Amino acid sequence: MTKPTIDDVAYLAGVSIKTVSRVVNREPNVRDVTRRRVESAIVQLNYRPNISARNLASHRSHLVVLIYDDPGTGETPDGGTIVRLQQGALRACHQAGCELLIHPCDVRDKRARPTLQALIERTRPDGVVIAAPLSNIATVIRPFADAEVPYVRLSPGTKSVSEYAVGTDDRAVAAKMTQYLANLGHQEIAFISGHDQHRAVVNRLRGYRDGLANAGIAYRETRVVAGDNTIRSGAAAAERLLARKKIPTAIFAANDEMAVGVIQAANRLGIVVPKQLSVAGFDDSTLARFSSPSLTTVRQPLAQMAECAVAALFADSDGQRPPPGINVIPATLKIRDSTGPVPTVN
Amino acid sequence: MTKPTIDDVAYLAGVSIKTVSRVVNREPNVRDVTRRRVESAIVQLNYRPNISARNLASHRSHLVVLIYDDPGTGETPDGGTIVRLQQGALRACHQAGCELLIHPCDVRDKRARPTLQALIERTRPDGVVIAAPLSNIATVIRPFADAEVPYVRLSPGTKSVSEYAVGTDDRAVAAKMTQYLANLGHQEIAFISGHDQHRAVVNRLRGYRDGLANAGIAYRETRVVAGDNTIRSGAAAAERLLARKKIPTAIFAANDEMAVGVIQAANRLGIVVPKQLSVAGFDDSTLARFSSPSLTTVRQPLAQMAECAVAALFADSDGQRPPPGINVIPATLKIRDSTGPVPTVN
DNA sequence: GTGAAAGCGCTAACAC
DNA sequence: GTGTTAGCGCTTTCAC
Repeated sequence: MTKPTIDDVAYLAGVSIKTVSRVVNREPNVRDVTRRRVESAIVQLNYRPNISARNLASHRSHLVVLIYDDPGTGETPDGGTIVRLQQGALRACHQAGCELLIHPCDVRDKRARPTLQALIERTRPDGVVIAAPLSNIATVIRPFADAEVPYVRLSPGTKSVSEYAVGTDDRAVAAKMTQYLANLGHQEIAFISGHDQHRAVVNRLRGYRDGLANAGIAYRETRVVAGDNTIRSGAAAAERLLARKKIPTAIFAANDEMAVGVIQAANRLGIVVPKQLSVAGFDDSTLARFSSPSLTTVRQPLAQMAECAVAALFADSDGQRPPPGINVIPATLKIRDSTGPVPTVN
Repeated sequence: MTKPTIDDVAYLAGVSIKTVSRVVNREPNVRDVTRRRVESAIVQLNYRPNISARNLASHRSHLVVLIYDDPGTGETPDGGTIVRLQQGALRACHQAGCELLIHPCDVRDKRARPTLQALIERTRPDGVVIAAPLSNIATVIRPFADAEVPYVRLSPGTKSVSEYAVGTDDRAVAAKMTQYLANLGHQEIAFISGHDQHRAVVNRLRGYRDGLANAGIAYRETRVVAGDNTIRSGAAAAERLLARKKIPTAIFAANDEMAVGVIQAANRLGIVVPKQLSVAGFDDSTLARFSSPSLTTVRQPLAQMAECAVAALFADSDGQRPPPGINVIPATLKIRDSTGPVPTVN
């Protein structure tokens, strides 16, 4: 029993293959009766169009590539982040009748560029989604621009206005978290900043300041300590903050790793979280759920972001080109057990 | 400037398209001179074969699908596991000139079967790799067997001997970990078992017993407590173990979550890890690296396993059909900070 | 609204 | 060793 082809369907339905093609592709200009006859023939034969033939004739690949920062062989960064991006991208791809190809990419590898070009030539994708932080790197973007492969960048920083992109509101949500802490009664809220190479992180600090302002709390530089995104640096920063005369009652770290470092430092110092010290992070990494106490943090809508990005790739072909600018999808506060009311007696 | 085709190359090289095809596909029966002439024409035109055309003509898709347990929308299990599988599968795919399609799959969803059938019909993959625990589920395997799509199962449990599969040595490595603890001087080594629905977990308990035997330590049932793979259950199990008259100096948990629960319980009880109590886990999840102290655990060679599985898919076409039986790739001990010498005074 | 014909760019089978 | 001839199964163009 060989796979039925479009000819078999056409023969059974008593129409031409073109009509079958029209029905399959939901094109107009088919009478309802005809359409139904074709549809029933399709069901009867259990016909499925051959993707390769379709791709060849239509000059499309029905393939979308998702590009993200490579964990590298050595250490694995938070797989959860990647998986969430993949989930969203997959949803939108299937919705659009495409398949998703994943392409982890190590930018430090100087052959990243030719590798991307090879990828394009091999797969001729219908579109590409580039996740942060790669979305900020010219070397990664260029090959797609050059090959005229449609692409959408995720969290591209502030610069991109010329094309459609998808991002989240780091600054606004950081303000929200700060205000949430203020609403718990905290007045002495410290902030641990991270690597300042990522635009997003700078925005988180800005958001912290916005939040303080909104809560009517004066910003003081001494309340901000720099970390480098690692647990160790978070712990070190916390130790400095907690060694001061006036110790903070809440510490907001620019990522979860550092926040966990804060909790560890507090444990060592005999400071109970959240009873004596509230701690908040950012990212909702795997870590956050499993730390003890579990970590209040900010969750970026990664799946939704990837989904929107892929959908935008095809919105184009639906006639409505997505507008330039960043489509901002708000992040949300994930309140867990590491934050609580300010201690009554300090 | 339109894409060069095989005809352009043939014309430029002064040969027929078939010869170009031979060169591109590394087939024999081409004179060296001819081959070189064709190769230079390819370079000169920057020719890349069109995948769709090739697929259509060769009845192959050059696509491999990796199927794994779906995180589901709600909670994300350890993304690291998935990412490591993907990394290995990607390596082997690219090696074989294929692309990797990912397919997270929720078995609890009763429509999993038709979804898989649709996947097959849409993509006509050249092969499929099915990760555990899906590799044990008939509903997942069947569609591929029925459609005669070559597949390789990962960690399929003990039953599969009829086909080639890839697995690791849960039992042997669990024995190794137990012996490692014994070598540190521990005599009172407890074990926390997990869900017994996964064959692998049962094997871990067996390995624990093997390890004790090898170390000349008597096995005692009271030293084994059941958990359910969660942090909470690990903590509860630890509390029971540590409340006894004769408390263990080392606890080996069947997964990392439970091991972290043990550490948390120890912290609460004022027992210092690893000074007073050694704790070992299993899986090397994200958690293990970031717990405090970092967790000694067992790391499965997931990337290698996936890589072997994909490679086996193509070994077939190279004439050498992979032999039936499980290709066992050994797991390794990952010694970190949660284990140490037995306390001198107990 | 529907169909006939002409490819899409490649591989397979077989002839030379 | 190399070339010729047919397709693979679909979409596109354009005629009706």
